[in-house]
Amino acid sequence: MAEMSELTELTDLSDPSDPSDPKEPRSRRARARDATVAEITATARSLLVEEGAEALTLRAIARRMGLTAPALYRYYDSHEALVAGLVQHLLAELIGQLEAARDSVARTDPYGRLAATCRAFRRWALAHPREFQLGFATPSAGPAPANCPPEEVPAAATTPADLSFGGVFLGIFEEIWEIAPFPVPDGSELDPDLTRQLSRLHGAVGGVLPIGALHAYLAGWVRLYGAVTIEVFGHLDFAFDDAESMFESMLRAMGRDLGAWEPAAPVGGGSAQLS
Amino acid sequence: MAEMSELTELTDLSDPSDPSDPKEPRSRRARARDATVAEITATARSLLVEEGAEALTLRAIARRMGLTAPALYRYYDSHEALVAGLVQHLLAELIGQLEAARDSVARTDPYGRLAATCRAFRRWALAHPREFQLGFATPSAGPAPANCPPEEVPAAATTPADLSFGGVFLGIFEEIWEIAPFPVPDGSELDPDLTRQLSRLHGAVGGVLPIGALHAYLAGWVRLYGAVTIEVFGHLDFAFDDAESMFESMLRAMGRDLGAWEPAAPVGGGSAQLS
DNA sequence: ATAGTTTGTATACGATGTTCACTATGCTGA
DNA sequence: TCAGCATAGTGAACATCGTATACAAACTAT
Repeated sequence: MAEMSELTELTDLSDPSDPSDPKEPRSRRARARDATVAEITATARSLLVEEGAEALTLRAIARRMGLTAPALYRYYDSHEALVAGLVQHLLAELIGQLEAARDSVARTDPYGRLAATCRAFRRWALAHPREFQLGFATPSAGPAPANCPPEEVPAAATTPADLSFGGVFLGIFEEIWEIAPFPVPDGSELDPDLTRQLSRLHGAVGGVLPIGALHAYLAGWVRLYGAVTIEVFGHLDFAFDDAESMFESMLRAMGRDLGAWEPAAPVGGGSAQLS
Repeated sequence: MAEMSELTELTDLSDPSDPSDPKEPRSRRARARDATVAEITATARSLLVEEGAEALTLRAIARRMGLTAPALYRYYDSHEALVAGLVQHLLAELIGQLEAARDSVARTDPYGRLAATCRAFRRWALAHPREFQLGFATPSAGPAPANCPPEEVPAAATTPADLSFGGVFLGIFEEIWEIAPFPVPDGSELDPDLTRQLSRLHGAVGGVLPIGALHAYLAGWVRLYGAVTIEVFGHLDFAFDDAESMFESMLRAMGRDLGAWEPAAPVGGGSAQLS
């Protein structure tokens, strides 16, 4: 959603004497600029949703905002950078949805939290197919868009390093693991090369999850990403009019692999639509 | 590779008196035209591989072929149609690779055939990431490119109707099933809505596979597509430098779900490169 | 040889991303 | 208070894109 904060109120109280302070130094100009940046991404998104990715044009965005194309260069170095900024914004929104879904289930039910998060991922992707395709179903595009205004740069750096998109679920997985570690193969039957790479990841990621859990996490992430992507792209249309029951079946299988557990049915009936 | 058939020889023997006959009526002009069409897709592909999808421009293609952009309109109605033709060509190549891989394993080893096919899918996608993204990791794009010269229109219509991309594996799955049906849940524990849709698919697809096998097929297809797509898109880079062992681990899990079986190690060491 | 189809070019139009020179506007510090 | 300046915006221009049209060359068939 990201409602326009319409220039906010002018009553800024915070000491403006220290413009280098990263906390609350927003001068009037800076606030106006932030608002414009927000309007740009909002406009770009509406254009994307209403007319598709190829309509996401500098001139079209500017037209909708009542200005000319070169003006946008005051805010982004290029068309590409603008789109990267939009993607950044979408990623933040998606992460927010995932965390909200996760936290909507009691901490005493870690599997329920995981299932809710997976369902939220699918729901967001289906509700925003064009955003999903633009942002996450495209060669990784690098972790940080290089240019992009300070806005929400580090955002949710819950996990160390710049893990790409897949890292989102890692944090959630770790959180669940810390509350209630589930039974997991100890990794002794894993391929040597697989154990090697998982060990490396284990170190790089802070060492919270043991190898076997990392393997389970990655297997689940791959499965989830695939199920959502294939459905959003319509590659399942020949088989299903609504792939939800297939998705739920996959969730159950994932749960079984994670330690013989059956996820509760989703709370909201069928296809609730989140922002 | 699709070598240019450089206008072939002029010695055409087949009776040219019946130009409506779909068999061998290629007049001299028609052959030259076919050759040009082939050169167009070959040129387009080289451009795609060398400079990326956004360089896939009518003018660039024409330039490489030594002619001007409007000339291409003699062969395709639009830029979009040309790209669709390329995708069609790539799909045919991929299917060919899959079938070749499948047939490289003895019919007495259906699981081996399945595993070989899955590996071939991954191998092709990794060897041709840009082609893969353009053709198959994009909203379904419709089954037939509308325009596209007769070329390879029906191609491998092994399975009825125009199943989208995922239908490719269905044929292979059916072929394996007919040779050696594997144990599969009878579907009695499936969700009612899931059974309903699977029954519909069962009918639409010719009724070869029982519901439970269809479910196993779809679950496997989703998993395979996801594993390949996520790897090609680089969304696994934060975890693996080479995701092959993870892929093999997934294959084993798939095999287990299909009836307690362990696939043999891949024949060619590591990363053989096809076509 | 003549007529007709096919293939290609030249030119042009509108739209795109991007650059550059220029102009308002509002903030800042003497 | 007012000069100075950074900022946000415009307008015109350039190269490139997909596409349409009108015309010329080449091939085929009679």
